[in-house]
Amino acid sequence: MASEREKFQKADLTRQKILDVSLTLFQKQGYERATMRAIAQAAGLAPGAAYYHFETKEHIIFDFYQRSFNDHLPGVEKVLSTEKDLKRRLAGVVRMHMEVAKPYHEISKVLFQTAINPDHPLSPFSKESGPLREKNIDIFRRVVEESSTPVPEKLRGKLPEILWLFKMGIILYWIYDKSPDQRKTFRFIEESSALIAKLVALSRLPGIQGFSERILAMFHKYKTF
Amino acid sequence: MASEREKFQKADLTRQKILDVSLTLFQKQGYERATMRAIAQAAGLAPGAAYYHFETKEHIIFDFYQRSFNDHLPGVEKVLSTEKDLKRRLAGVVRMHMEVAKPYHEISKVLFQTAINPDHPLSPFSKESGPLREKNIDIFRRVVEESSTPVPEKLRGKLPEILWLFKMGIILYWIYDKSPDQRKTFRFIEESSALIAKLVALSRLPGIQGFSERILAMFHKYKTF
DNA sequence: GTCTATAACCGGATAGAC
DNA sequence: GTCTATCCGGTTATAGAC
Repeated sequence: MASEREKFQKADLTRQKILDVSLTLFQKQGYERATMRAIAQAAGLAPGAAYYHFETKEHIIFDFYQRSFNDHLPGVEKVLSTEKDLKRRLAGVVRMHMEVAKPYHEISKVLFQTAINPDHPLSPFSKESGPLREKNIDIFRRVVEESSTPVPEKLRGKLPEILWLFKMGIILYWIYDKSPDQRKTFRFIEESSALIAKLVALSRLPGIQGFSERILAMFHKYKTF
Repeated sequence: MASEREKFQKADLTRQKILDVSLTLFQKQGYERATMRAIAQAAGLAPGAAYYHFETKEHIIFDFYQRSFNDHLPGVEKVLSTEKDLKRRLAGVVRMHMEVAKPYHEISKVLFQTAINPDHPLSPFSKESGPLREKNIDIFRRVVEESSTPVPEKLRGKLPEILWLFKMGIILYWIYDKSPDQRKTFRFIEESSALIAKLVALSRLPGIQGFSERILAMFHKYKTF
């Protein structure tokens, strides 16, 4: 049993090692120029052995993605426990994710090249991504439910999914953001979150209610996840 | 001179031939399984020769993209000359593009894998794509300017760019659309165009004007093209 | 059952002759 | 403009060590 545990640990350590050297090589040379042969060698492995731990080169990147999700959870908890205002809760959780993802900004461009293909398992809308997507949506469920901002009953159910889609949009913007340290993205998160919170608050007004429900109906009708 | 013209024509014909067999092979086997060797052979060429005509395999797809833009222009002219209502003009020109792009739906997934990378010349936001992007925005300029729907002065200038971005969003949706013949996308175009036209019309109302200007300012501040 | 090494395959891309 | 030969890097098959 002890040996099993040791072996398990060893595989885990090797995996970690590959991840570490990959990140270094990707950041030093870019994704394409960092060959699997070089990664394996830097990790002290034969090329083929690396494939025992990662199905494909792209799967290495996917691990960064999951890692960044896990890494941002403590920040999320902090935001959700201290902020009550919808705008601040929304902006807070989204900002938190972008902050931990900073080291992966360059690499993310490549990840998204893969993820944008709807047929690929790594697509955020794919079946395989379902569990991670649900965990993400759950965060927005908490953003909405425990918020001090009153949310109209009709909006309550769908809002978390809409906010998740909003975050997907932010990530897309972030990918394209060429400003230093992606500062534009962070300002954009603040302003657009404020706008969304305001729209949510106003959605009950008689003149606007019709629109609100129309958009909600469209969202339900055309969403593909 | 005659021989030069002949050679020009020959190159042109060869290029066309490659394009034709590629489309067939892509549709029959998918992009990845259609190897350059197979494409070259089907076109009656050696593998290396194909690379004289196309820089990379992906560049073959880019030609479909440009072709679909050119192919949809007649339809655009028709829409712009017959429709006056903003909703119908907007929905019309967008629908037209999606209709001519139908044969390329599968292939487009691969094209977008490349185009989504902001550093890639094929990205719709890149410098290299500038001319094609401008041509596209010009279409929306005409959609707005000759429309019977009154457009507030403050909105007039930026609206074409906003509508172009709207079309980018539709294309993204289209890529993910798994419904038969992408029917969902076409319905979505109608409904969202109607919504946009309504919002434009309402944007002058005192209560809404503030929001309208706020969104406009955000667009100007955060747009990256 | 867990892990690693060697050798080979495959397909995109290039060099250089004609 | 086209060919042949070759490179290069992701990936796989296989065998076997621990």
